[in-house]
Amino acid sequence: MSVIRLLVLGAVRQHGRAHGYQVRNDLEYWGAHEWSNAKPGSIYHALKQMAKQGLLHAHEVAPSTAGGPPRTEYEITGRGTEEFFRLLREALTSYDQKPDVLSAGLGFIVDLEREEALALLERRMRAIGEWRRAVTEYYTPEEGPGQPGHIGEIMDLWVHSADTGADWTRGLIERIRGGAYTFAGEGEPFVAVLAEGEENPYATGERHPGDAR
Amino acid sequence: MSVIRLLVLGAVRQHGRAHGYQVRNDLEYWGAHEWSNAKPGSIYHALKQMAKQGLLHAHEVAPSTAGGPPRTEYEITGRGTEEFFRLLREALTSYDQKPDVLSAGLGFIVDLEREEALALLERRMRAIGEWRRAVTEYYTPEEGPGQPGHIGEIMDLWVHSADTGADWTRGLIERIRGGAYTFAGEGEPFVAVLAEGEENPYATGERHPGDAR
DNA sequence: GGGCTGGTAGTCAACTTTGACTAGCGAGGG
DNA sequence: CCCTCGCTAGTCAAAGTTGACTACCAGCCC
Repeated sequence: MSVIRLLVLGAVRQHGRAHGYQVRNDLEYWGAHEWSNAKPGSIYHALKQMAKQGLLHAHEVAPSTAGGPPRTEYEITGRGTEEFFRLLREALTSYDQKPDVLSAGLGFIVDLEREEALALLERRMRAIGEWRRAVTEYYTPEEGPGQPGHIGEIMDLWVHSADTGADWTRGLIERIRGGAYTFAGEGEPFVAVLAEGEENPYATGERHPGDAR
Repeated sequence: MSVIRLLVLGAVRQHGRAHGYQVRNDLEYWGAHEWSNAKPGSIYHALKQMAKQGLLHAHEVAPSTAGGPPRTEYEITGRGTEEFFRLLREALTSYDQKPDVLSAGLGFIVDLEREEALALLERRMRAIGEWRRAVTEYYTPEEGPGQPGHIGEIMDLWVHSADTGADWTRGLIERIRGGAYTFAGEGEPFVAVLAEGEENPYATGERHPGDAR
């Protein structure tokens, strides 16, 4: 489960055709640089790898009007679209305690149909439940508490995270079931990408790592 | 903030002197292979890197009686101990939403004195509060909600995680303030390592990746 | 007494991530 | 008219991660 691949595939898909810097900007617009490892190096690397693997198609393009080096534009392929939905479904259903996975999944949840999104979130609820049971059984065998002392706090933290994660998921399911948001096939989608040249109202004001001083 | 370094330094430190396989077993005993990237490759890599950087001291040792290749034993150095405490304090105070960092910090929290542990957790509470404020201000500027649509769910998830994380931390602070666990300087410490040859009662029964079929 | 299993201890290549670095162009100041 | 700043767009080496693979020995079974 690669979060960066899901993010990059999703960004390229929403644009139709995008170059690296556009993807990078979209991810910043979504705040992804804050909750995932979406740094320039990772983004460009993911683009190249996925192009090599046939998930994206690369077009060499003349240097942009705004200066800078020649760019490469990417388009998602059929296999890339498949992979995108595979990753998206996995991100929404699997409970692996890494919050960036779920965040990325949420960012693209409306690319699914409402019924499927609900089904996936229900599966997520079951996955959390199973995980919780496995952990508590494993660490509290019949003969009293297994992990004495402060090590037990780690397990307590996990269980607490699982429970609150389940609560939150339940809330989301209710909001979606109640008609919130616009899902695939329900008319004009909510597209959260920046058009070419549009300024990012949520720019952090932080410098990019490579920015000249 | 490298979780693997914290775990490995802590494991070596508790043993006094340990070879890679012992560290690997300790981390499995703590369940770290479940909530962190503590796989054999990472562990051995971390040991070698930290030896190269002077945080650990490596001793070549004759092959063990139980067969297998010659082993290298490691001892923590003064600089390694400093680094261990630096990482530990950071793991407990900084709120970066990565649960493995906090879990690793909890595993070693009793290596600190009770008062310092409490002070660090209080700082953690403040860090969560600041983070929460920054996020909510950033995404809900004066003129109404900034991120409309489903993207707002991502922010809601973060805020929810911050709030429940704060609740849990508060509970931990109370337990510690109430006298739970045995901290540094309070007598016989609770040492969660396996003695040489001791069997691991929490072994997963899962195979190691490299185990022969 | 030969083979199989399981535990000990670790290596390695391929891949991914990180953070620093490069380079061109336009706008604006002096 | 030159110089610096900031934006566009990306590269690269070093570090870290992953999962498969190696090699050795002991005990057991037949």
